[in-house]
Amino acid sequence: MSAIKVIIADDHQIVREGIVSILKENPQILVQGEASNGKEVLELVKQNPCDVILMDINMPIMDGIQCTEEITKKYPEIKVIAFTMIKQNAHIKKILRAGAKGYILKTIDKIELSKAIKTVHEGEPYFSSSVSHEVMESLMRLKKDKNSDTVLLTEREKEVLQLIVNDKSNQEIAQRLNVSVRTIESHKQNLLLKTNTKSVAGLVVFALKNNLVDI
Amino acid sequence: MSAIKVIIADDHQIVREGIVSILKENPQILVQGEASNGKEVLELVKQNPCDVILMDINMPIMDGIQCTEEITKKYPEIKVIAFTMIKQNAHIKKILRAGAKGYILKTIDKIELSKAIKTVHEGEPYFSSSVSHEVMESLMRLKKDKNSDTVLLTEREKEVLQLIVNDKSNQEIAQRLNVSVRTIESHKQNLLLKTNTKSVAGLVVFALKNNLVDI
DNA sequence: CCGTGATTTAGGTAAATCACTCATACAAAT
DNA sequence: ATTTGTATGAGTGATTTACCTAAATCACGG
Repeated sequence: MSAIKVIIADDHQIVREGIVSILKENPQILVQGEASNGKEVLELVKQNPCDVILMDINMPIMDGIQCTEEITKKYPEIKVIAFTMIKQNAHIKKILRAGAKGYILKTIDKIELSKAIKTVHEGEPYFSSSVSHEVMESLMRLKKDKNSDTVLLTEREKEVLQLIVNDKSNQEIAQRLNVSVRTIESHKQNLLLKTNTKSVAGLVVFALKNNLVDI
Repeated sequence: MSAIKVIIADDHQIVREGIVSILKENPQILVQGEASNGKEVLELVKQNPCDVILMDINMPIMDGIQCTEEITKKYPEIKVIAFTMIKQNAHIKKILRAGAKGYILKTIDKIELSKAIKTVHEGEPYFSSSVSHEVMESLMRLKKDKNSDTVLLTEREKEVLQLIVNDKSNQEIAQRLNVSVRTIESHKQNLLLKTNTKSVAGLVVFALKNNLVDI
């Protein structure tokens, strides 16, 4: 099997050099290029396709998230691994949604780094354990609203709520449910009362927080 | 240190018996009781407080999610570990939001089971690796809307969007930003256009899907 | 340094929706 | 039989939306 071709993207030269020297020890991995921002990654890849990109998030000109979006759109076969110092939930979510297949921290050791590269190259996702730990804790932090247990919506109300979340107007909802617009207005009013919200916006947030609807 | 007092909740007697016999081997753990549904757990705990509850999710009468909610509300010092066969993202989210401190699968081996119980008892969360794996993959599945990369909101628009999601009325937003209500209306209109949504409801869903705001 | 396009600001007007209240029918529970 | 909850609807004035138009300001490249 030929070596896994890797590109390193990081705006600090010293970091790139460190990674390169570590990866050179592994004959299964070939460092094909280095980039100091997202734009450079795109140019490198255009000239010479690679298998895996180690992508820093904070970079000037074009950051790792935008770059990952571009890469996964144009070259879906290339696996991007987010490679950063920060394990912030927001960052993790963003770059995973942008198409990254892994997320590792710069505190990683050389053995794990090779393992991460091999794993994503084989099509499996890879995450540093403390990264998934962070995500799980963020899930726990997202507690229900205090009044959610007292909020018991009727079937009809849930039905209307779902349609509201689906971006339907009162008229559309009325037609769909074969009732008058005024009835929908009443249901909506009751929903606002029961959920203790002031507007559709609050209502939608409530519904999503409490898993009352599908999106 | 005295033994960790554990209650096992599962509607299948044979499962409970298996777990009990495994945990009996460990002198650091004391099985204080068994329950076949959520109601029984609540009664057991009322008579005799415990440290950790191994909680199945699918149970008759009162399921594990409802029971976890009750327990963490009344006895926040008791740690609940979800203990189930299914690693469905929706279940994981629900029970974690209900207050569970861990989530392990029934495919777990005895060593890991003891470790999970000890870990949550010490106040740390614990998750089977395949559970966090599942959650991370679900994050990846949640791709952006197709048009989201073309949707570039201005700072002001994001600001307004955040306040909309915070359930503020146009008037409140206008006051907060020191502009007229009509200006907010314009921003809102532009937001609806840019996000290709028809109403605040759709706008809020879009904002949350694309991580444009904090909730 | 000056245009050019994007951003922020704002208004006119008709239609839709909201807020608050009330009313009726119907079923389930007590 | 009576209460309770749900679904249905309406009246009315306030608010917001939908769809235009447009001025002041900003940012950036030639």
